[in-house]
Amino acid sequence: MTEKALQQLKTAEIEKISHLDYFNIGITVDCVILGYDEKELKVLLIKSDMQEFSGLYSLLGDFIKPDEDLETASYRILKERTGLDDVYLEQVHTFGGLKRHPSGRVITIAYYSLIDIRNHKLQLSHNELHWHPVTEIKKLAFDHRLILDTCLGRLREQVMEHPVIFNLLPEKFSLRELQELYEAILGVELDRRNFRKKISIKDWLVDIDEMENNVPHRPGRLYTLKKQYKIKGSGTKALALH
Amino acid sequence: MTEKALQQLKTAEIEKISHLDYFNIGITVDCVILGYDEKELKVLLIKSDMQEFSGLYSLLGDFIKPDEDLETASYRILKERTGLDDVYLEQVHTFGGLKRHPSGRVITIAYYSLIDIRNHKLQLSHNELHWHPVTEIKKLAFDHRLILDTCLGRLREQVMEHPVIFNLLPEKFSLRELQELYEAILGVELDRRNFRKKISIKDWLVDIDEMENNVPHRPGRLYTLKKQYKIKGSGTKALALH
DNA sequence: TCAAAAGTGTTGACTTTACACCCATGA
DNA sequence: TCATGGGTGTAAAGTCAACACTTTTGA
Repeated sequence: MTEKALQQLKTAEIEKISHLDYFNIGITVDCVILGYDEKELKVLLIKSDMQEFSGLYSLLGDFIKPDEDLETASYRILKERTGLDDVYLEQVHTFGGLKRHPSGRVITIAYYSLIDIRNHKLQLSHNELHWHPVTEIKKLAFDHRLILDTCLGRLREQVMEHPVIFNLLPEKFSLRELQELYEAILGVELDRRNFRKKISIKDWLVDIDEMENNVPHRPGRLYTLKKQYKIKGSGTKALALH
Repeated sequence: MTEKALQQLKTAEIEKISHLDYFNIGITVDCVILGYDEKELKVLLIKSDMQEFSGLYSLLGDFIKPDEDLETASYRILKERTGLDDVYLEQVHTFGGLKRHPSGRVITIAYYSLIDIRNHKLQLSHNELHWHPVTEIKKLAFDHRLILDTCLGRLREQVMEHPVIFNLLPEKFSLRELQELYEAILGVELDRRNFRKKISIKDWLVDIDEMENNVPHRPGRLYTLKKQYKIKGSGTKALALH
């Protein structure tokens, strides 16, 4: 970007500041990658490799490349770390505090993504990635605890209005699984009969006329999300669908 | 930021990319400054000074300085342009498309802010700032139309749950003014009796035992927002209050 | 005395909550 | 035959939407 171009960028008369002043800021994307397993909501974390945070975990993030937009960067991180490329992603908030990164000024754009852990067992052993139950997380590196909490808050806001959490479940699931997932996310117990009524009113599911098996009790019916709601990728589209 | 520091920044093993590749990206804050006057929601715009967008208006924005965080930058823009420093501000979304700025790669963090136009008549004549009714806006420079629509969408989501729109009104206001403001933001007509019931349930207002004057009809009672909700500044705090 | 808006309640429709019993299956 | 969860309905409480008349003021 030339000095002249920089000038043009300004949409108003402001005092001039040198090129360097403006651009000596790092921009990253951090992904809160959420999965659901063993009746718990889990987040994918990596052991921090910074001395300041030794022993702590951090979210998965990376610098944005000059030729990729924000969504592309988040997808790349997900693809590199999980091997998945058809995930649900939603931008949540941008964090830009001066002291958030010990090595310098870094602004990060936070996304959360929802993936089906069980159908995509990752090869986690060869690196430092681990799934952590969100309820057990205390301190994280950087301001990642704040980022995590912000994303979980957003997820809770979305969950009853929009069919997003199906991205955490296998293609076919029982109503009990679905209810347990809601309970894990919202942190409350739900009444089974009322829950089923509420879900059936939303008209999100198709009864595929199959039954659970390998359960040590009466098998439940299996359902799948209606095709029209199966929107992977940026959540803005999902929102538009209502 | 040194090359060494840059290395440290990486929270995972990724291929190395030069300093320049990472940092040749501009970061701005764009403010959707909203006001309410003549029963219309209005947004403060400036005539674009870029040839590509000649004749079009754009939002108010500026580059972030290396030593200011995101909120500080938005406040600075507001202060510079409106003279106000006790405004409501909320971060909405970050836009980072590759082609969104004709002069190069610019990522922008969008905020909306709500101000009381009538009590703070700005000196708008000496520059190119103008208030535009949001319903009359068609094309804007850059992707600013998208940014505006995104912010208005967020405002509509917030408006019934959180006491934010009082920032658009004078200290004292009548229930009719408040209702008209809701109608302008939501784009619907509301039933007066139901509206008053709904508002009184929320318990946001204090009846200050004063009356309108200079109205050509029976004066209405004046109310003011309860002190505990008068939160200027970042909306995250307002949200926490429920 | 007119025009304009203030102020105020009720009914019916709908939604939400609380709650309990019998059934199907695997161990 | 037992343990586990599957599957289902109803009544009471609360919320939401529709709707009209009298009052107060200024012009």
